[in-house]
Amino acid sequence: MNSPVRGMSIKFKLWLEKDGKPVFGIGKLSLLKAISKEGSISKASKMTHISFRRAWSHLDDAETNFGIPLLEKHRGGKGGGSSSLTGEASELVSRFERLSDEVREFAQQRFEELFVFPVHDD
Amino acid sequence: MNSPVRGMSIKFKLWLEKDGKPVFGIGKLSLLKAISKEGSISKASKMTHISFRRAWSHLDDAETNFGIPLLEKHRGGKGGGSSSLTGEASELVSRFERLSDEVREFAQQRFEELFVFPVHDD
DNA sequence: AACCGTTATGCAGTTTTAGCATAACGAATC
DNA sequence: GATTCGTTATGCTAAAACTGCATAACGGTT
Repeated sequence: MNSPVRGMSIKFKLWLEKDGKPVFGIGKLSLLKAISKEGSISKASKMTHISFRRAWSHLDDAETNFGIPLLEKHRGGKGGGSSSLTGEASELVSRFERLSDEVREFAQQRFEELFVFPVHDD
Repeated sequence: MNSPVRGMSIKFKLWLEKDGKPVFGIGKLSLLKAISKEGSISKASKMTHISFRRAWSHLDDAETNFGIPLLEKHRGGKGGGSSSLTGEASELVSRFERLSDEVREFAQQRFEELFVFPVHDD
């Protein structure tokens, strides 16, 4: 009765919307981070364990809905091709990651205070 | 370049998980609140503009995964039947609503600070 | 025994998601 | 200038999730 949330955890999603459409969220955040590290969508999709098809589609949707380019994509060439983040995308990644981290920490802390160890302070 | 989020808004979802399964979230929160007010799943579903079928299924899933009863349901009788929240459900509603409100406010405020009016304070 | 509005359930149409398969590409290499 | 290579890009199908319509079951009241 006191704590009916035994064995439970708090989860959250966070995303930006434009005209009611989801534009950028935690999934795309980790994808862009992986691209920034690996240098291609292909390697990044393997790294994050999603199919290239899905990664590409989501990124394409994001760029379309966002309105500004997020990636500089090159196909062909020596390594077959490559992709890198635009300046706007880098800025977006760093800001959204911070926001996401802060919200996660806040939600987790308040969850524990309100559910796991409820303190009647008011 | 400074603020590439013009015309965008921040959205979030929050839910409890048990064994990797979603158990309770914002949707069920508003549903339980409506049942508490209206006295039946049927009226609550009309009030929240979702089908009774969907409301009932979601509530049934929640109870199954949660492990404790959330509703006292009666069918037949004068009014056709009725439903009311158990004590645990009431407690859950009030705590989760508070958590949800706080996270919403926090996310909104930090979003504005980090994206809309970025202040280089560190 | 009939009535009523609710709970409860079966089922089918629709939408979304996931991923396999394959084409297109072009700089480097030979 | 033809070949090679791993990447970007796209078409298509199968599966899963979602949505809601239709209808049965229920039981206190009349």
